[in-house]
Amino acid sequence: MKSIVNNTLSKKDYLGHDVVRLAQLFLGSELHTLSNNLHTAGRIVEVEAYCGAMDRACHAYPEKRTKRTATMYRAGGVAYIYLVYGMHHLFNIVTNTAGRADAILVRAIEPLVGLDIMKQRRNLNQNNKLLTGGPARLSQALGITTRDNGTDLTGNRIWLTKGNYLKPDNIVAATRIGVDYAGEDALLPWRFYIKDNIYVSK
DNA sequence: TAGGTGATCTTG
DNA sequence: AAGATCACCTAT
Repeated sequence: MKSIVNNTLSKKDYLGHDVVRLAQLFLGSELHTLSNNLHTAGRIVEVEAYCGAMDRACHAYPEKRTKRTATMYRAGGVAYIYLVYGMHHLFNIVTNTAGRADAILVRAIEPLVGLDIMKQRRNLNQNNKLLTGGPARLSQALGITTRDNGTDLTGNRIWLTKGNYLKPDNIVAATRIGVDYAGEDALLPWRFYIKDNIYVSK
């Protein structure tokens, strides 16, 4: 747990003006939740960067302020969670200083803690990529919903811990999934994943 | 490959 | 006020 391991990320670890670079640093980190007093966690293996100022794929482009995007404009270190297709809860890490809307979508984790709880929440009896490979799947496995939108990631409900250093050779850059509406920005290589990890979506 | 599902944003 | 859209998943 957090208090024992004592390598929980602090506010400064979430802050940066280059969300594309930051996204890669979160690969290998552990994402933990405590939901209904149940502890679950997984290692982040796939992420995507979104930038409100210059990226058509971002909900907050071009610096658009709506009720939904308000969370992204907060100072880094909070969760941005939204519902898509009427049923899927997607978890993002807000990363810039207040007033700049950047976020990192976590697309896949490798299960580490609370496997039985995750299986139960996902209604599965196998540990394979269907358990936590995919942004909506991992949210469901970790018990994350839009209720948690705005949650402080240095608290004790959702938190991250440092990962081991990853060699650049083990990080793959690719185009983001499901952002065809973004025109040319859909071609940006802002999706990153750990090479050969079986939980990576797609 | 098609259909489900409802919040969000635009008037497409 | 209504309609289009959607950072996806599951079962055919």
